Amino acid sequence: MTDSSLHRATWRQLKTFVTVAKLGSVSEAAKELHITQPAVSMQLRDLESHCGIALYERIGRRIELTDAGREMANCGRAVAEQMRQTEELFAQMRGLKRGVLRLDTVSTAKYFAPSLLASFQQDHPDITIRFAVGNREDMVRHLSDNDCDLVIMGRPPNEIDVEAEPFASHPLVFVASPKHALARRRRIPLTALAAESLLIREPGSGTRAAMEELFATGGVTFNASMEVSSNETIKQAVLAGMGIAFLSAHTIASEVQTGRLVILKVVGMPVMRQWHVVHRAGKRLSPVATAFRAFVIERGQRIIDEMGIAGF
Amino acid sequence: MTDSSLHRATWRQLKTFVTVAKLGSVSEAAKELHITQPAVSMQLRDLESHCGIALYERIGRRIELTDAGREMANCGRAVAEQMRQTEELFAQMRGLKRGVLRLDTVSTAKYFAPSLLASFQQDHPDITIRFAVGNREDMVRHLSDNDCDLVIMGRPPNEIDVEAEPFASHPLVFVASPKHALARRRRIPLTALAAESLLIREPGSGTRAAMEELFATGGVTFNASMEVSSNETIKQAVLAGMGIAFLSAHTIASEVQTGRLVILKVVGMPVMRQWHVVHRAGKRLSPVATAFRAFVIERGQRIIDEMGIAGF
DNA sequence: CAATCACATAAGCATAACCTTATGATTCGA
DNA sequence: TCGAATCATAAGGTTATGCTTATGTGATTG
Repeated sequence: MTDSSLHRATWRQLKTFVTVAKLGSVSEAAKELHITQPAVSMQLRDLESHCGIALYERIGRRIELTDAGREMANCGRAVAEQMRQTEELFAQMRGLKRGVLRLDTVSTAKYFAPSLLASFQQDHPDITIRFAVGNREDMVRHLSDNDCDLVIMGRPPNEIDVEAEPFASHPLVFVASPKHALARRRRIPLTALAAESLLIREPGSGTRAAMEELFATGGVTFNASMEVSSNETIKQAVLAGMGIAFLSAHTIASEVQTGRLVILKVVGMPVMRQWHVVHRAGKRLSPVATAFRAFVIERGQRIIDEMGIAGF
Repeated sequence: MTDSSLHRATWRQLKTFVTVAKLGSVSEAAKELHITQPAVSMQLRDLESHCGIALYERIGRRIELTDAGREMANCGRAVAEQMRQTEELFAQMRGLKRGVLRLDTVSTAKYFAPSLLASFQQDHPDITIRFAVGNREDMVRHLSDNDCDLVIMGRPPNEIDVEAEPFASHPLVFVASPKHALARRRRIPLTALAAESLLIREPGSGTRAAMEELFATGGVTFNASMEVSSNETIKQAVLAGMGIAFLSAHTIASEVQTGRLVILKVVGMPVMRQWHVVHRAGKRLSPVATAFRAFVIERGQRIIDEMGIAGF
């Protein structure tokens, strides 16, 4: 008895012991394990020395377990089963037969992200998906706190170190009610919008940033009549004739198709931005996340196109 | 990824990983494990290399588990718990707080063996006892087949290699019905029995062997009227007046006390033999068996005496 | 009783596991 | 932005684990 405590026992010793228990023979266990017979004998001796109690005896020319030995064998089998299960789980995760994808998107993307997820899940029906929507600030925090695997957003954050890959074009347009004075005009110059009531997103919104950049480049000052933190609310306001708005074309598909909203034919429209799939720099993506990222990069554009949004 | 298979993972690696999972920190785990921080980092790296899937990531200056990592930690905890339970079981076995004693006795001993067991079990109430009775031949087979831990018998077998320790004297006497002609006589010579009808045990019985030895030594030929394989049956026959018998005094206590049987006052009686506690040579006795053997050797005689059998 | 079978032991060696110290790279708070 | 905190990596060395071959011991069997 070198040290009577199972802490120092080896997993190998356990497995060898279980094999011997199964076959009732050292020699046969040796054959099954592809090692020599003395190697097995030593494993037995070493394991027993860690147990502080006899595990087996020689009866004639065979091996028989003591009560303690049977307990040890049970324990070994339980451990082996536990490891086997975990290993299988890993294999499933690697093979995308199991796993969780935590995807976050900015609210603007919520109109097409479900289509991406649905298509992905058709290829990998066993994957669990956790999908959340938030504003840009939420995305940054979630990325930084590791609360999600991937984020879909327009403008990658520069506050933190991320890897961002563009995967689809993102048209932004001015919209108005069909009754609006500009609704039927063509070739509207940007300057013409200076006089209009503009419903805009809050600062920090990607859409807001794109709009500001647009006006700044054009040297035009805009007239913010109302600042709203939700695309949906802005749409309602525009429908109610409260003014015009600068929105992602991807968010107004149905309203345009039904004629309740009109895309203004402003010169230089649509402003083309890119959708990005983003994750923390250095993050070790899970197999599922890796697969989804590749899927989005490869097929995202096409899937969005097939939704037939606003003809862009 | 050196080899993507949990088979090569180490138990130490698992335990380290579980500790890190618990504390969420490599450094703190290192402190708890009384090793340096790099040692822990290496354990993590090595374990992961055996898993073929990321188990953890660095988030800022801390460690966070992936889904797979959580599974690994669960597995590790389950294994640790399994080992802990088994270890505790061993401790209980060593401390006689648990265990099984398999005791066999020859049928002659069944009159006092229960007293030994009862007394032993008072000292060790958590021990399970498996008690079986058989003839001498059975004992030999059970010893040889490892079907029992200890045997209580009069004459240790010489067919197989055993360790036998005497622990109590074993008086053998001639008995008869009170109505028998010899019942009231004193100083009966052995030769006087040659004419009597003798009810005897089967060959192979220890009692039979002792009797044969007795007559052989005395140069007397006996007259076997009936050969019976059970003490109980012999007693019934004697009670019925069918003859006299040579029996262990330990088997006739109550009949003598109630006067239904009489011990014949034959010269040289009682023949004194020894009870032995026997086990296979080289057998690795369990803690329980070791304890019972010591108990019997130390206190067996006294316990039998206290049963007040036939005054011997 | 010798041959055979099966497990134990011994000696020697390869290497995998594991630890330490030193140092590099990030992150984060003052 | 500097320094403290934290994890990773590298280098180097010790230990123990585990294997093999050779041999010993005991049990079984023809």
